Amino acid sequence: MATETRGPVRVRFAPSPTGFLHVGGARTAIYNELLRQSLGGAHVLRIEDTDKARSDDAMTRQIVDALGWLGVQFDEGPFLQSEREDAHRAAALRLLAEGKAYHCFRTPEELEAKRSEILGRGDSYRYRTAFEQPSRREVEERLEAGEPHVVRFRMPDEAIVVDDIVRGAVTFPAESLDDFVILRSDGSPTYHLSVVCDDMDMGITHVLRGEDHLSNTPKHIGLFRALGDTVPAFGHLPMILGSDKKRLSKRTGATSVEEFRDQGVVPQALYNYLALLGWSPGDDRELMERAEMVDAFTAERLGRTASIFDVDKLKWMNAHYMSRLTLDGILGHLEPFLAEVGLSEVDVDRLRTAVDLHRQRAKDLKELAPAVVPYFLDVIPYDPERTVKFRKQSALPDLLDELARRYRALDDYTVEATDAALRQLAEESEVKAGFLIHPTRLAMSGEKAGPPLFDLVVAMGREEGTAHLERFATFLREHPIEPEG
RNA sequence: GCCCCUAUCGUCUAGCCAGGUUAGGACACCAGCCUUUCAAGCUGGCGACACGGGUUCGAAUCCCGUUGGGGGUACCA
Repeated sequence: MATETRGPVRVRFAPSPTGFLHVGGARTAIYNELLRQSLGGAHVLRIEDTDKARSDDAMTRQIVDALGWLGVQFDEGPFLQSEREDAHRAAALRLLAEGKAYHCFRTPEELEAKRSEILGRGDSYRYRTAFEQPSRREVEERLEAGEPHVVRFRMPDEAIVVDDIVRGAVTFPAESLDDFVILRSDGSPTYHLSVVCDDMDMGITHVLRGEDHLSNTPKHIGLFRALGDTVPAFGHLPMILGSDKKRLSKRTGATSVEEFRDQGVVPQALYNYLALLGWSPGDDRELMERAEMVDAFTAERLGRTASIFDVDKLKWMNAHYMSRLTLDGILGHLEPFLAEVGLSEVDVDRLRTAVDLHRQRAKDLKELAPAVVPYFLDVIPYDPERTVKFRKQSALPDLLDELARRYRALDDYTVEATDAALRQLAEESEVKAGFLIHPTRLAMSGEKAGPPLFDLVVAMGREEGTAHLERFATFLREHPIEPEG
């Protein structure tokens, strides 16, 4: 059984630079951070760029940026695994010298042929038993002749038990284990060697990573034991699936942190959502502050089953954070979206008022930005479709002009005063308040729904608001519709 | 093929380890309330222990099997 996790811990998040931060990776980073924050210690960021063909600086920077945006904090790093290649190679040489690894001259083609032959007749393939080992003398000769070769780690012939933090004891029978390559024929270390060396050198005590690594863990444990005398604790997190119950892919929607950011999701919401996807505090809390999560977090409560990424719930959480975050917090994230709708340099006070009025009813930043546009328009465009109803009311234009007149005459242009003035006009004119309220909203915002009308009226400002009213009255007069019947 | 993991409402999950609950919460959905609109909010509803065997007075909970899903099986990470 998995032992209780105690601190301080040294944990790490080690993504490979693929060009974006996958939400599964982001969640792994979050759990590592939560573990570190709750138990003390250090969280280190390490970029696994061993596969040079697939890595470059821009990709690394993008991952670092995305983590920063999400708000995951690190105490050390980022370190580049590629910069430690010499240390990795030295470790391989040491294993070689100690007889814990050996040279292998089989070509990829040879290996593949053998594998399909064995698999073809229904047997299970293992390099170890599939090939005969050359004599020491033969090895030396071929080495001297400069024949291309790889270095393989000699896996101890025994079952390996992974004492997994989230799954408990997982046993891999000796027959299922094989000797694997640690140095490629070009002399570069493979992933398995590199992770183990780095985790060892960086003093990592707990490895929290995706379930796709569970089957690799016996290899790593073999290496840890061969190279030193401590093995970190492991915990393997379930995968995140798409709505099709398959591994989350672009086919079923967004998969990266960057995509959600661009969709107008606020980082606090994504963090909260991801943290709760596969972990729960044990009670009914779902909307949790970071500090609250740190306080409640224990690795023992990590879930074991794969979960489907539910965009609806993320959006719900996002809506929550949109209205609960400080106004400045929202404004900071909103900037790029404002730029998209042409609101780059606008009056800050006016913007703050408008954003505060609309953020509660927008589910994301992308929706919030356009909602705020009318506050900065000299002329509100009126959609002919939406105005049909009002164009049939021949009495309306005069009433709107009168309302504008009264608004101009108000001593205090407040929510209460504009409200009272409109209702009084309605009463005097023997129409319902709604008869004036709806066209007023449309006049000032071009929309038929939005914030409480008089909040909107005041936020719009006396000058702008009354001008909109009069302009709308004119519009109605110029585009009347005869009521049928 | 072989190895490993896994299975509670449509979705995320609590409950399981220390068997006895009307199987709880949230998202979504539906209805109602509130209301100048749209949201929000509030109230209620719908809705699950994959299947089959055991063990037991009693099984979501323990054991075995089946089926489904996932991962691994590389000179990818």
